[in-house]
Amino acid sequence: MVGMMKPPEAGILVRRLRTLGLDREEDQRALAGLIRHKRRLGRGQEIVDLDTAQNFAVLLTGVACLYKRLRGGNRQIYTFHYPGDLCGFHRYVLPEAEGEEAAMALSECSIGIIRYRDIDRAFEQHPKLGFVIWRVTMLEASILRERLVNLGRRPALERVAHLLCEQLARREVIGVSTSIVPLNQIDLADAAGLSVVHINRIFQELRKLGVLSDKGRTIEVLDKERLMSIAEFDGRYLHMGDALRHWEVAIDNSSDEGNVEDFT
Amino acid sequence: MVGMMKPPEAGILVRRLRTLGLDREEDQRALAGLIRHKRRLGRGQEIVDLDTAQNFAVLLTGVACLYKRLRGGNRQIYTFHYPGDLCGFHRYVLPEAEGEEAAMALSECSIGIIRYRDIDRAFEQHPKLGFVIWRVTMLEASILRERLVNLGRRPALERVAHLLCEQLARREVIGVSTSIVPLNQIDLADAAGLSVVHINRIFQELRKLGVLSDKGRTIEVLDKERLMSIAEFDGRYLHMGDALRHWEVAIDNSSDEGNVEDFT
DNA sequence: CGTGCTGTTGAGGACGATCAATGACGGTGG
DNA sequence: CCACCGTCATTGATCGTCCTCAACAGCACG
Repeated sequence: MVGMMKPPEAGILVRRLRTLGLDREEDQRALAGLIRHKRRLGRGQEIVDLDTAQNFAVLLTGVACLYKRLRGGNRQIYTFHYPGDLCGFHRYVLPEAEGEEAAMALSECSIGIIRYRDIDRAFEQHPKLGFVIWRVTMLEASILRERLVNLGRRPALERVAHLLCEQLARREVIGVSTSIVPLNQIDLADAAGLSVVHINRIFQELRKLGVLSDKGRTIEVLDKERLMSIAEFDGRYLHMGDALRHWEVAIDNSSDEGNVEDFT
Repeated sequence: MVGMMKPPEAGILVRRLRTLGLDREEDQRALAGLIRHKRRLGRGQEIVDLDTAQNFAVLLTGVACLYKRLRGGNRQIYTFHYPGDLCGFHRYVLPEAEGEEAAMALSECSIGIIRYRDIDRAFEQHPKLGFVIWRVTMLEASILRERLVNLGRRPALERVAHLLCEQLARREVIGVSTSIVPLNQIDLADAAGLSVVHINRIFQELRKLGVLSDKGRTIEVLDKERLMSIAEFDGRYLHMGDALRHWEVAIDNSSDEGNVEDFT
């Protein structure tokens, strides 16, 4: 599969970067031309370290994650990747060896591969492209910060709810508007910093609240409003622009009246 | 204080960016020339949102943090800032409004102020400068990821130890080699996602282990080796280059022999 | 010499981890 | 077609970490 990508697949990347300001058609063409190879992966396969790491990947279809393995076998998932996301790009900017970080396919995935030297050239010829991709990386950082709040300060129920909201919102941005979150409880546990057992109990609670369906293995959100209010979800950190204003500030003001002023 | 900065203060920024690859003197001069104003702040003052946010800050002296306030008054500190760090720069790249994020001085600080339009121009004339600053932001993301592991998967003792290691290492990079961490228990608690009370108990444990001194209010590390081994600290995520190889991989292999292979 | 802010201590309880076992399901090969 | 296996979901019981509340002590500041 060498040669030019067919439009529909490179399209997801272009579409994504357009939402972050890549408006000139010329830049978009340059971007689309960067994907020269593609590859298919099954669940559990590593994405990064394909060759001698002189390239990185763009997720085209499927779900993946960036994670780190700790001594003892524990895994911390930093973030999930959806079509249009870059996998392993941070190594292009900051190349030194990075502990035990890796990216892994969580479902059947297809990825596009971009070589460093190709993007080197693209950045020289299309400075705007570089800036927009910088934005992509900053958006990822923004997501990381929110996840930090999640792990640091939210109890399990809200934490899981927040995670689910984020996945729905991010999939909606790229045009996937199912209410199904294509993950399993194990992945969620590793992202939420909770044990699988506890995730399972939280799920039962969410089902009892009518937020999740109880169809066996698929995670389906039945009541998005409720979910957002549990999570106190404010999707602004996803920088989705006007596309998705309805993801903003779903606040249940019932119980916090006087204490808002406490921190002056 | 309009006009050119005096060298020693802009110097900290140049020095910092040199460790990330800003080697051409011409670029360095351009960088130093960006700081046109400076300002002093006392503990607790906000750094970002100085004017109408058409600028960002470089921390020159003191300690600061980037954080978010949650409903209920809780605070999550994302990261601490030391001299040479950029505060609020992410808004330059990704300008949309960001929830309740802010940066705050944690001690007496002085900051340099850089206007967007000045750095716009600098990036055009010195593309390399832009790339190096991109690296700075990616380094921050790397720190965020490690903090995520910390909150998600490490128990309190290791978590606090890890946080302390990081602060020591980061201060060492910029030439501060005291064993004093210039923070208080409250700040540490908000960064570690623990309650102040629990932080205090962890501190007592660390003192009992001889790792921390028990001089009243200042946090002084007496046994860095021990601290690193408690935290299983591997400073590679800080990308400090060869400067600080001794921050790498301090592992106490005494108790995990057979189970390392468990996750194949 | 009060008044804050920070650090310290104690008691009690909640949240979430761990361990261990069982179920449900899909795929595979006989 | 069925037996087997691996993965993922579920359940119960127990335990420990960490939180909350509440009070007090020390120090720095005006």
